[in-house]
Amino acid sequence: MAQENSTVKPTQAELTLLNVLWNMGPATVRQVHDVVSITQKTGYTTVLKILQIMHEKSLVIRDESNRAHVYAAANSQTQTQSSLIKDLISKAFGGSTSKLVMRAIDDSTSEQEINDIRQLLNSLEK
Amino acid sequence: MAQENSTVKPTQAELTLLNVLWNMGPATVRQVHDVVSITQKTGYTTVLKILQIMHEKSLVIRDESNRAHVYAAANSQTQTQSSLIKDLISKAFGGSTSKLVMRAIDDSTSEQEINDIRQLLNSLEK
DNA sequence: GAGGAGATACGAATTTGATCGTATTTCCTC
DNA sequence: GAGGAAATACGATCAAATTCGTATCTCCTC
Repeated sequence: MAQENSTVKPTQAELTLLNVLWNMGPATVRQVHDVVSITQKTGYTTVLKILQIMHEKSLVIRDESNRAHVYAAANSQTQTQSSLIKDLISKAFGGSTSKLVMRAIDDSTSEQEINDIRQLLNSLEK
Repeated sequence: MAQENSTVKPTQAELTLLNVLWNMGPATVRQVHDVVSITQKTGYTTVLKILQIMHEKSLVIRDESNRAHVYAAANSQTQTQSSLIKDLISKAFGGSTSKLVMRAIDDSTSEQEINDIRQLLNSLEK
């Protein structure tokens, strides 16, 4: 069986592009580059190349029916976030989700964040 | 001012060795290698080299008073975990800690984990 | 103090990620 | 259908991470 999507961990640069795609929805290389260029000095062909590599890895799908290919994230943001968290938990938290949660909560500094988490917890308690 | 410890993100291989050092406490290359060898087929000089690089990066400190140098993690496991979480939150959760916490909780499958987290939350509510 | 076990130091090869220049292709527009 | 703008494809370069072979050093033991 081929490599499952959920097991592929995007690299730093790939994650940057995925964030753009999740925000914009399906987009051409130019559209992605335009957005990325706002915060980074990345060349057009660099974005193109990374998207091509991501396509090989099945991190994105693409519609080639038009001259300018349209790329879209292959996996949802939620799926990817889960995958990244799982990876971090296994490598740095001895596989313990609760340890990660504890650490994240302990580190929370912003009042807003603390309130958000508290609310989240309340809703869990039903 | 020099590079602060908390901003250095250990690589995959480095994190593996740090986990060993956190578990064992200060240890020689041979001791670290013995532990790592149980689960991986990593050569002795590879472990040595990585520890040397980590020393250059100040990820570990070492005691050179004996022939076999004794290495120890420069930062606590907690500090490093915080640093890694912070990095993940900024890159994959739009900077929102609560989003990461929510995702981690949603992903929890083990009954034990869920209980641990619930207990953690209860203690927070005082 | 010679020999050798066992340690560190050093340098090179390999792999992967990231970047970009250049070549090539495609498709309007006149 | 020729020209050119704009896209993709391709390949090379560069840096960082990982790995390990070999050289060198250190210190115990006889």
